[in-house]
Amino acid sequence: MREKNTKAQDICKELGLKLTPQRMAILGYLDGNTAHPSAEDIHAAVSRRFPGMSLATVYNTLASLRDRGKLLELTIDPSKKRYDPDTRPHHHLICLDCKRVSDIDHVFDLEVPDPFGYEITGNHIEFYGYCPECKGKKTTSAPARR
Amino acid sequence: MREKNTKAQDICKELGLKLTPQRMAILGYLDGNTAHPSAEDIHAAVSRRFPGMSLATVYNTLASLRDRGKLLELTIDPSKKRYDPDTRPHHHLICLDCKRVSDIDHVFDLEVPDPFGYEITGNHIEFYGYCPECKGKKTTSAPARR
DNA sequence: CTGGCTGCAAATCTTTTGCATCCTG
DNA sequence: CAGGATGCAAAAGATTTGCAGCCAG
Repeated sequence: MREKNTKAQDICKELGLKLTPQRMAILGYLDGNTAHPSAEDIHAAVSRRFPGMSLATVYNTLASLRDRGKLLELTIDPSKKRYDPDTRPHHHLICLDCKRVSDIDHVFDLEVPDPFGYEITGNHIEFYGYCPECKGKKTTSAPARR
Repeated sequence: MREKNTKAQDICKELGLKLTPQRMAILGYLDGNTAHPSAEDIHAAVSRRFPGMSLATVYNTLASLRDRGKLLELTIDPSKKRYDPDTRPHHHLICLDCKRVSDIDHVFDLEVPDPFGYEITGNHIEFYGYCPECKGKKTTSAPARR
């Protein structure tokens, strides 16, 4: 319990941000979180222990962490942004049915033969398919191609 | 000029959609388009030749084409969806500055060592960096990492 | 004390939807 | 002529912003 707070405090100090209870709660929730939560998810989770927390504060906090390189903003889910506290370069696997997102740490060789003169600074692979829970009960409706 | 119309008509017939002037215009605009336009871009472009065109119609048309596998909806731009009439599997290169999107047709070997029991059905690589026009005048502000 | 933060509400922006009317097949 | 398609406006979501008051440093 204490380590989490300490880690959250360290991050704020390192970034020159004030140590507010709201920030501590958000950072504590994100630390080690591999669920790739949305802003709404984070707000809901943190609100449980911290009633009165504003969604705007969540967005503000996420934006400052993202701008300082402490948080990745994933565009992998078409309907909303997802956040990942693991800022090491890695890839993602998304379930087309339940939208669960899992991490892929494998390093791939992605030499681009002809980058049209672009200066490439990074990459991200999105694998899509069906998670173990969803691949059985696959919906008979849309084939859900992307 | 005639080929475009014919091609648009063929697509509608193949999909069992009615041949309306709005659809012809949208399909005509998308045919061979490699700019990865947003719904707003498409609406603006088509409105020029077809005043009165409704944005809702653009969204409806794009949704039906996407559902029938004739159009890819790209989630590559955080602020809005982009559309790609090239439905062959391929990857994208996005300029972090001007948001231009270019196609990468190279095929990469993306064997995932441990997919956590997921059934993987596809993948998409997003390369990011700076296009030839932007890499010179790189903004001194945010490093814009993703 | 003072500037950065928070909460609230209003504003934006993108995308979706309901519905009456229109027009293709 | 009928059902799909269109246009308009309203609605729905997600995210951003303005601002007054609050609190960490």
